[in-house]
Amino acid sequence: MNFILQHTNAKTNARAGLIITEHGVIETPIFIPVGTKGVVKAVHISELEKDIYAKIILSNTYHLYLRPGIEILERSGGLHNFSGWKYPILTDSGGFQLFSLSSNCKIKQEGVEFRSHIDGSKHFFSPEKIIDVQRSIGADIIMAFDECIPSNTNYEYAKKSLTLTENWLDRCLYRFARTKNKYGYSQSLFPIVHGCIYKDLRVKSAEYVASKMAEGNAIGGLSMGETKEKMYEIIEIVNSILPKDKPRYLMGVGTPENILEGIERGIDMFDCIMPTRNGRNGQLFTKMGVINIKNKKWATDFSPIEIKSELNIDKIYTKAYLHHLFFSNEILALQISSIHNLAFYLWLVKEARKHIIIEKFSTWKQKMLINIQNKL
RNA sequence: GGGUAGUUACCAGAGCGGUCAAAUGGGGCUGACUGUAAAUCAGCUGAAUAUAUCUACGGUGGUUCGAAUCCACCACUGCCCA
Repeated sequence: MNFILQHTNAKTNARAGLIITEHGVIETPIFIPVGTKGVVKAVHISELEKDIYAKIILSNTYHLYLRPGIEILERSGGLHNFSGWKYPILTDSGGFQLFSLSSNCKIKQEGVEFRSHIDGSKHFFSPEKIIDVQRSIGADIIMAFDECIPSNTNYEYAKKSLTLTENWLDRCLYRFARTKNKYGYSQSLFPIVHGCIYKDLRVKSAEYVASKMAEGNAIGGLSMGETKEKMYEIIEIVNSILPKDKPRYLMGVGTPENILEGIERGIDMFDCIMPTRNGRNGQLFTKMGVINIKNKKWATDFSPIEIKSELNIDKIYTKAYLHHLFFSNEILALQISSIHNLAFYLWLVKEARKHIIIEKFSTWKQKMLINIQNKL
């Protein structure tokens, strides 16, 4: 994997670049649709490619390890072959699941003992195991094993957790350096900055991560309950330390606003479940603001989902029809909403990139923020 | 004609003397959702000049301190027998 920094905004830290992988080139800033179990829920691969213009998708080590399991992934020739997605893939390490499924986990220095949420069976994840599993999945970008903690964690635990995450990072790097890819193309390992909401821990972590000279770096443990202002502040601190010539990935974020603010502060990659999950739950992100399509007022609105959209799906279907599909419990409702929202997110970062390159990012961002945050 | 079971909020349906404006589903309304155990979850859903008021469990009348709940008659519905 290579990163070419093409342009940095004169007044802000917003950047435009290229991530070059063996499965394709990704223009940054980029949004990564989340496909936890090797599929972006309710979205077909051809839709990802032709309607959404997705360039890379994310899957999850924990979930794929439990199902379908490593053997099937290896026999299929890796996740690209297995899923049919021939463009870049990034896998999350499963660190987030230690947080979201924490009731099933016992975290130790050596690794994590956990019970499967599917059948309750006992398993053990070490940093080494996480690298091995990610080798078997075969994503282009793989993530270090980290502990993800909520923003209200006390300083003592956050400090202890960071030490653990740093120790795990070293073990991930060691294992990564001593293993090979399984399917003939290279993989890149991204370390993850932690430190909760504590500035000194974030600085320490960012310096530690930067010292590893990885091919790209991630910021984790944000939007875990802290205010957005706090999150932006931490992004600024961390990005002032992370190397400029490598891509910076803000994990799990976020709202369209979060993404624009992140881009302004020098983030190149984002992922979030929001466009898909919220879409499935009836929330649509549009250029004019947010729509809850289940609200009664849309039942008789026969205008397109998004006015002035080049997206086919927005031209074909009206708000009233989509409202009807939700109320009729039709699968197509989830498909349309997911495609629309992902296409909106990808459109947003593409426009951001365009405006960074022509040095009009700030004014464009201000204008966008006014519109996209409306509640329609 | 005889017998029998029923009639409860938008719908289905529990309640069978007080703690009932009435369980539970469904439907409807409104929120929430940030590296996905999420096509999920939460709240509201008789009215109001809204903390103990009114109107409501088919209708009318009665028993009782008190009735959706007991009694009488009436209306309607299902089933069975002629």
